[in-house]
Amino acid sequence: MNDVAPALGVTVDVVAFTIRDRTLWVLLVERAGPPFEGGRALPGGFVRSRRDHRGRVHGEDLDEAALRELAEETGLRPGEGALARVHLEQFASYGAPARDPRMHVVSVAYLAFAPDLPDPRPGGDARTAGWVPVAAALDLAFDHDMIVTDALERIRSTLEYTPLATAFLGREFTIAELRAVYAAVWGEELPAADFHRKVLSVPGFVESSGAVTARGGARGGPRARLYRAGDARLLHPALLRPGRENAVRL
Amino acid sequence: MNDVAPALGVTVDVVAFTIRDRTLWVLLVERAGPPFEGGRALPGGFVRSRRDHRGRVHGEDLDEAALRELAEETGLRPGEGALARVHLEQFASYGAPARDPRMHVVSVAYLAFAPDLPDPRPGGDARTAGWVPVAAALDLAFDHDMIVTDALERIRSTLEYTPLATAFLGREFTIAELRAVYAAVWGEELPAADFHRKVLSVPGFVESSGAVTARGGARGGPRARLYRAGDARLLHPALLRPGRENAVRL
DNA sequence: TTAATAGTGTCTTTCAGACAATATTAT
DNA sequence: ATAATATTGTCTGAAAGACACTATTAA
Repeated sequence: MNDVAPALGVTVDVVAFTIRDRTLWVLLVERAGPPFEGGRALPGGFVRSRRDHRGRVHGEDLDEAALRELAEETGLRPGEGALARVHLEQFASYGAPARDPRMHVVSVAYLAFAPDLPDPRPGGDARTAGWVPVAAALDLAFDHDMIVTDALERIRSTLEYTPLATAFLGREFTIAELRAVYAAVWGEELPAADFHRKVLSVPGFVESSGAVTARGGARGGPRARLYRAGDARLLHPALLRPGRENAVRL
Repeated sequence: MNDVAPALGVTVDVVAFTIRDRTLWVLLVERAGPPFEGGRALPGGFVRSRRDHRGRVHGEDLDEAALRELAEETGLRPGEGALARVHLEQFASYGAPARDPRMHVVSVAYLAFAPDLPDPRPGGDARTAGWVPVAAALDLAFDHDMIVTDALERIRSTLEYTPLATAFLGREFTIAELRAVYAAVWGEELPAADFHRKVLSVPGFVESSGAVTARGGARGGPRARLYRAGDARLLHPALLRPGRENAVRL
């Protein structure tokens, strides 16, 4: 092993998704300083670490850093209110030597699944942050276009195998609301009848709360039953995206 | 963003798996210096990066660093011979502040799927390296026990959804050899008849080479047909581990 | 000849997907 | 009343898993 450690930078970047108007939005910030000043980027920053006068390391773990960055940008406090319900998950690291013009920086990227959070407070940070539809999240700073693309593929796959779609919803939700999450993330409508039966047949995906919605749909229809997230960590059987046969070959 | 970059170390660690004697082995090195001197650890080391006299960054990407480390430890050259057939894949990063007693080090961990490589040449590096059955890969330095555990779960899952089991085999292989890979990684035997039909029914998993083995099995049996890896990147439908229903709940 | 192994046949159950049908509600 | 929506019913075909069966080969 080469025991000399070059001074590299380590950042965390968070790809925070939420759902508004039946589509997927991502949280972006406007950069206040160089490089890419004025450009849009993912919320993120350097992992904090320092030594005290005895030489002992005081630093944060990667998960902590990601949660801190998300809290800073949204103006919410970690573990409080809506942020307490956000699911954070590391998904990849990026370390191309030229990805940051200042120095060699390795970025650890996180996915965040957020219920509809409030718009970030404008004066909360030097940078302004805001939610943007994923289709409009282009021409980002650094290699963040690639990170968003990878994150999108990851979240689409995650919804197939885990019950984390519920992390986009409130504590109680209807099957139709859950279906809307899948439709927004996968970018296609799903057959309502089959989705309904499928969700209820997967053990631990959702559990009934016994209640129903106060009103029917905006344009009519019966009042729907309400459910809560169940205790499953994985969906078995999985809820696979339709028509993926063509994505399989080289 | 906090624009000051603390000096953190960045390493890559490689969890290289191979199959011998129908079980899974992992490549470990013996540490030549502190910390954990004399202890066993995953092959790995600091990502290289330096600035020239103009201040330009010359560094390696994470994938490059992982391949370099693996080549150094095995004594093979990257892109040459058996190493050219190794599949390398990033799977997680670890950054607990105290995971390395010297300083705050973030490690990017890679999986390697290797055909049966030769034993590392003894004098190739300051450290001695060797293959160890995964069940015996305990009490490793740093947080490498956790990394191996995570890698094991990842490779088990990867075999469900990708054709990468073929990366453990030579260019041509029999269905029974492929089944032995699955059995070694999943730690359980699979029904031969169903596995056979299943593999052949997944488009692009394997393609026939037309040939058969020179001899039948050691204790009798017909000569088996030979196959090569196909062009699929994903298995559709997937080849799921049996009896996972109980792993689903909290 | 015997035992082991490759490969095929067949049956049952589960699951995915298409689509019809019914019930409830907003307008 | 009408249209929209939640939920249930039914059918078809794919896929998983159990297990019997045949053919081929080493010893």
